[in-house]
Amino acid sequence: MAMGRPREFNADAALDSALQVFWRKGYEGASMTDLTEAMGITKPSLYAAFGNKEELFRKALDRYVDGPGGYYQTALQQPTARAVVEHVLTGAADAMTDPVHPGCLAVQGALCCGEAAETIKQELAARRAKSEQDIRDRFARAIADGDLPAQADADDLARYISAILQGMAVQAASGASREQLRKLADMALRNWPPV
Amino acid sequence: MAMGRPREFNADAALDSALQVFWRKGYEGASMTDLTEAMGITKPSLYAAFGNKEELFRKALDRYVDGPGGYYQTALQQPTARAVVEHVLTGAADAMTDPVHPGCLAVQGALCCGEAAETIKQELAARRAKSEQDIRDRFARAIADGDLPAQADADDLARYISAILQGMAVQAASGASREQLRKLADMALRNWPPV
DNA sequence: GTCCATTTATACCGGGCGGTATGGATATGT
DNA sequence: ACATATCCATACCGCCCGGTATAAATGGAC
Repeated sequence: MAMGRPREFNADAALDSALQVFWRKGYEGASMTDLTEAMGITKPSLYAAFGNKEELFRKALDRYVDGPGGYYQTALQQPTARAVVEHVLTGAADAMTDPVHPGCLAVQGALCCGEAAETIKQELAARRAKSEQDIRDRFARAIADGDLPAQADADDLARYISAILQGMAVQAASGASREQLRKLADMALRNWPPV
Repeated sequence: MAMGRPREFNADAALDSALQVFWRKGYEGASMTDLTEAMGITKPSLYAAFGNKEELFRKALDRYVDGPGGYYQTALQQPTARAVVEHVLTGAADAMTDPVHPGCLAVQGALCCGEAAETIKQELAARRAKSEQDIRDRFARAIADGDLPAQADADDLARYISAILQGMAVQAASGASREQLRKLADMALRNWPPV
C-alpha cells in the first residue's frame, strides 16, 4: 500500500513554536495566524496534524509540563520536604523568567476568558489543582515520616506554596527579573516550614 | 439654550455592570455584546457615554480601585506594619471570593493577551507596580520608625506581600473559597515579618 | 407650542476570527 | 512507470469582532 507524501515540517519543532506563542499571548490572545506564522506551516497542515486550536493548546500544554515545567515533577522526587520546596521555588524562578516567554503557561494561558475558552480555563484550573494535590500528598508523607513537624497541616502548606508559585508567575508576567524572583524564593525558604 | 434629551440610564450603574463583566471575563474575553447586554444599553449609547472599549475598561478599573479594591488603600493607612498586612490580606481574601466575580481585576483583567490588548496589559502591570511601590514605601517608613526590624528589607517584604496577594488572586480565580484564602492569610500573618 | 440639542434604536461597516473545500504537488509501494 | 495516499497552497466559508452612520424619539428652554 502507498504511504503518501511525507510531511515537510517537524511536528515537535512546530509544537514548540506554538507553545511559545500560547505562553506569550495566552489561549484567547493567540490567533491561528499568529500560530501558523510562528510554526512555519499553513492552516490546513496545522489542522491535519493537530486537530484544532483547542487540541493544539492541549498538546502544547503537555509539552510544557514535560519540558519547561518539568522542574515541578523532579522537585516532588527530592528526598526531604525542604529539598522539594527549594527545588520547586528555584526551578520556578528560573523557568518563569525567560524573557521570550515570561510567567507560567498554566497560570496565564486562560486565567479568565470568554465563553469560547471556558473549557481551556477549566482544564488549566484542574491541572493547577492536580499540582497542588501532588505537593500536598508529598507534604503529608513528610509529616508521617517526621520530616515535617507533626502539627503541620499538609493542606495549608500546599496551598501556601501554590500561592507563592502563582504569585511568582504574576510577578514574572509583569516583568520581574530572575534575581527578584530568586530573592522571593530565598525569603520563603528562610521561613520554611511556616508554623 | 436647549439641553437636549436626557439619557435614560444611570451611568454609574451601567459602569458597575461593565466592571462585573470585565472582572469575570477579562478585557479580551468581554465582548461589546456581553457588555451592552449586561449594562442594559445599546452600543451607540455606550460609545457616547464611555468612549470606546479601552476607555470603558479604564473607567471600570478606576471604579474597581475605589470600590471593591478599596481595602488596599485603607490598609496602607493602618498604624503599624502588622496592621497593614493584616488588613490587606484579610481584605483581599474577602474581596476576591465573591462568587459573582472571583479573583482580582488587576491580575486577571489582562495578564497576557494579543496585540490588541497590549496597552491594557501594560496599564494593569503599571498599576500593580504602583501598588507594590506604595506598600514598599509604607514598610520603609515602618523600618525607619522601628516598627519593623532594622535589618528588614522593604523591597523584599513588598515583593513578598505582593506575591502572596497575587497568588491569592490566582487561587480565587481557580475557585478557592473564602475560608481557604483566610487560612492562607492567617499562615502568612503567623510568620510576619519573614526574616 | 415650537425649536433644538441630545439620546435612542436600527442597520450597517470593514476586518479578522476559527475552520475547511478544492486541486495540484510529491514521495512511496508495487 | 504507474497508482495511491498524503501533504501543501490558495482561496474561501459563515460568524462575530469593535465601531459607526443615519434617522426617529424625547424632553428641556424660550
